Amino acid sequence: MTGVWLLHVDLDQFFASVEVLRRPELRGRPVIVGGAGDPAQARAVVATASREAREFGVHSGMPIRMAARKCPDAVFLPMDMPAYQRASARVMETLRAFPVRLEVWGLDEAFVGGDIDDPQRLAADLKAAVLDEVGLTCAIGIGRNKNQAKIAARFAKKDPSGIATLTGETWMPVMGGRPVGELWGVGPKTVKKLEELGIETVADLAAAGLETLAPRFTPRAATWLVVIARGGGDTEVVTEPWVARSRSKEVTFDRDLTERTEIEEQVTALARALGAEVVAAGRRVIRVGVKVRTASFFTQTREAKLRDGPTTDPDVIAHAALTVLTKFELDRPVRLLGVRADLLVND
DNA sequence: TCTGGGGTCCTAGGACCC
DNA sequence: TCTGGGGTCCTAGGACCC
Repeated sequence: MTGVWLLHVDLDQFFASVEVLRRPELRGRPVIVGGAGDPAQARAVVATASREAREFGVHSGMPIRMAARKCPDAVFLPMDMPAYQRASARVMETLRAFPVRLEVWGLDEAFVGGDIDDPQRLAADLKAAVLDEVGLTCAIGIGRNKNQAKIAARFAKKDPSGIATLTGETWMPVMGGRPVGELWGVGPKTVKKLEELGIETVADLAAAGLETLAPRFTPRAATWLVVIARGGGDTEVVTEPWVARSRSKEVTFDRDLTERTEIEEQVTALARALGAEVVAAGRRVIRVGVKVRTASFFTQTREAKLRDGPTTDPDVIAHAALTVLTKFELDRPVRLLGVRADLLVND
């Protein structure tokens, strides 16, 4: 089984694990990271729950207050992104020391690829190195492409070894009978549309002709769906660092905003903070967008290209955000405000 | 217990130009 | 006066992921 393999490395309960790492007294306890770290905080959700907290039914995306009811004895902690970034960098450095190609895929994930003789052995070595050098555990999925590796990593999470493999030979026996929603990139909306076409399982989708999918999907989307259902996927490992296309800041307020001046102040503050980060990252802004979510959860975005070209000036960004803000009615209580900057790529 | 924050990519319609 | 297509840019929203 030698040849080109892809491994998907997925760190376990990343934020919670990093917290435990620097506070060993938390080991073995349910740890819940999210929001301000206050179990009574409204309008905040769980970012990561430790394995112990998950046993109480707590999971990512759950409102913090519900988590607090399910697991009142948990340790609640606020997010500390700089700490997670540092831990992530150490993990990636550890992986990069192996003779493989590495594609960093977010803070807690990476693809490893190359001409690999024994992928299971490599996976075990990678896991051991990450544990020895950083103190974190991970699951590793092995496949012939990113799709297979990514899905295999899910099985790896449930396996005591923390390693699982999917290939062209095992894909359909393993995945064929499973619901299409288990595919990577197929969410609830797509599941519904496929159901309307009588397609429920991965095998159904793999066998579907493009003409079957045509009523609900563009040719491009249909083609891609069939490819992933058959276990196909991208094999390219991009080692160059990712260049962000955009950067944004948004905040959900504890209490809704009703005063226009208050809304303008908040948008200005978000835009300036965002501008400072963008400049610190050495990037230039070409477009500014604003997001408004009302108390009823109705969400709209408005945006505008900067007429005078790319900028690094926080004043220009803030002014642009306020101009975009005038495109909104703002006649309802505002729950969330966000500002997004699209960045000049290739500069 | 109402539903976070930070991203990416795709699509579709209208404007505008040739 | 009416009528083509094609191409690109811009904007808004949808869908998905972690």
